[in-house]
Amino acid sequence: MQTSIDNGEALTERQAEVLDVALRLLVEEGDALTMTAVARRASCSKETLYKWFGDRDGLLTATVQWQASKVRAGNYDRQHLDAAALRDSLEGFAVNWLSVISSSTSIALNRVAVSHAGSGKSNLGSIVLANGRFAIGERLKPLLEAGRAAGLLAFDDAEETFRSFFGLVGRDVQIRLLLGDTLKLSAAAIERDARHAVDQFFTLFGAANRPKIRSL
Amino acid sequence: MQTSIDNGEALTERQAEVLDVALRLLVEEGDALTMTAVARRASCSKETLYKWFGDRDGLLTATVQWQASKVRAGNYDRQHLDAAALRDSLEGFAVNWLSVISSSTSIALNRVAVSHAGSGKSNLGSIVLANGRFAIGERLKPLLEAGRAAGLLAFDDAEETFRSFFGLVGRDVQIRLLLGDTLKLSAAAIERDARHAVDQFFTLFGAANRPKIRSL
DNA sequence: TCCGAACCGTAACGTACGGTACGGCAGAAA
DNA sequence: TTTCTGCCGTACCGTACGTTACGGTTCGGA
Repeated sequence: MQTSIDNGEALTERQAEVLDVALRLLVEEGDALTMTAVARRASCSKETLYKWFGDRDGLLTATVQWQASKVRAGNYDRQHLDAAALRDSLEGFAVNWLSVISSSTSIALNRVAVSHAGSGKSNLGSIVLANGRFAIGERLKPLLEAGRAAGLLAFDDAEETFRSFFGLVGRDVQIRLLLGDTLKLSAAAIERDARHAVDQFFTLFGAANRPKIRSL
Repeated sequence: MQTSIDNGEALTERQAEVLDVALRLLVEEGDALTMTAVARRASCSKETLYKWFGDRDGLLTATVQWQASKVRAGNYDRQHLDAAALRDSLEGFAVNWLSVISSSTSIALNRVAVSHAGSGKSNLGSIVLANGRFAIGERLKPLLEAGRAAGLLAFDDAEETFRSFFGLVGRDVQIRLLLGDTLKLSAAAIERDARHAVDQFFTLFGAANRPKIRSL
């Protein structure tokens, strides 16, 4: 688990350029991306590709990590946490997550990662998981715990609570998109769905609604 | 959408046998399954494979539909619906769904469908979607509406309500499994998670908790 | 100015696999 | 018994693509 969440590999500018090309090609062609196509589009030689990235899997891995390094968002750690701030932060998470999983980039990356996870060809699956599902979990859990400390939320297990949040927000969106369903999510729809999911989350875990007294 | 939910193609016994082999091979090898391997394992000639299924995509499509035809569960349409019966039915759905998505067969099938949805190579994605996510939705919505009619549930839109149910039950399970996470779900864990999800669902949509009066 | 490293473009190699062709066999029909 | 049909086993073909090799160019440093 948690496979290389940090890719401090010191890419040169040219290498990043090549990876951007690979990323774009991955979105366009999916796993049908060929080394020749990358080389041609990036105006570099295949020899260079192999020298830099080892083999096709290496290129794909570097591409996925490159994308992951670009979307690393800041952790929501504010000092003053009241009900409104908590709600805002949760909605921010929800909006961000829905935007990510409905982006063509995320869809393409998850598709190749899923494929490779099936063939055991590489650990792309672990990487995507570490930078997606698990990364957002680790970033959200401190907020949940802060909410609990502030008496705004009531729950036992932060991990389980996050998983419920994850389900309320994501619902069937990701699997439908991965399977090719043409599901249009406008910014307004994302905003609305996020708000709705957070409403539901507060209904389930808000301390005001269910002032849970736990025996200890 | 709803691509061929019925596959009344009248398969001979031998053909079904071959598809079972293909299914097993798909679970073992993923999309790396080759026509030669299927032919060898099934003790049939490639010529026969091509005569029966056209091409590789045809074989894959037939395999997916064959599996779908095997898991078609009965619709839960009971006459007498009280709170306990509704809860039982919902838990039944949840247990069933969690069991399906955590089975190696479903994981393998979804993986190849996701891959193919990326390359536009076939409509496997639509087929899986129609027989998975949408099939269960169509089977569950009547139950939800019966629950509403019986005054046990309160909601506006059955589709949206189902999507929330879907999220509460599935959470991050499917995407994690598809990405290769080693997530063991014992029968007991499924039972527990299903019950928990249904609890949450009733908190959100139970008519007793929120006797919603709607202006009409 | 010369050298070497890095890199581009392209050609070439090897292989894996989808798809086809063909010979042989078994069983049903006549 | 003959014949026809359906199928098995296998050899074969064409192609696509990962990977390697190589000649030519640019550029920074001695």
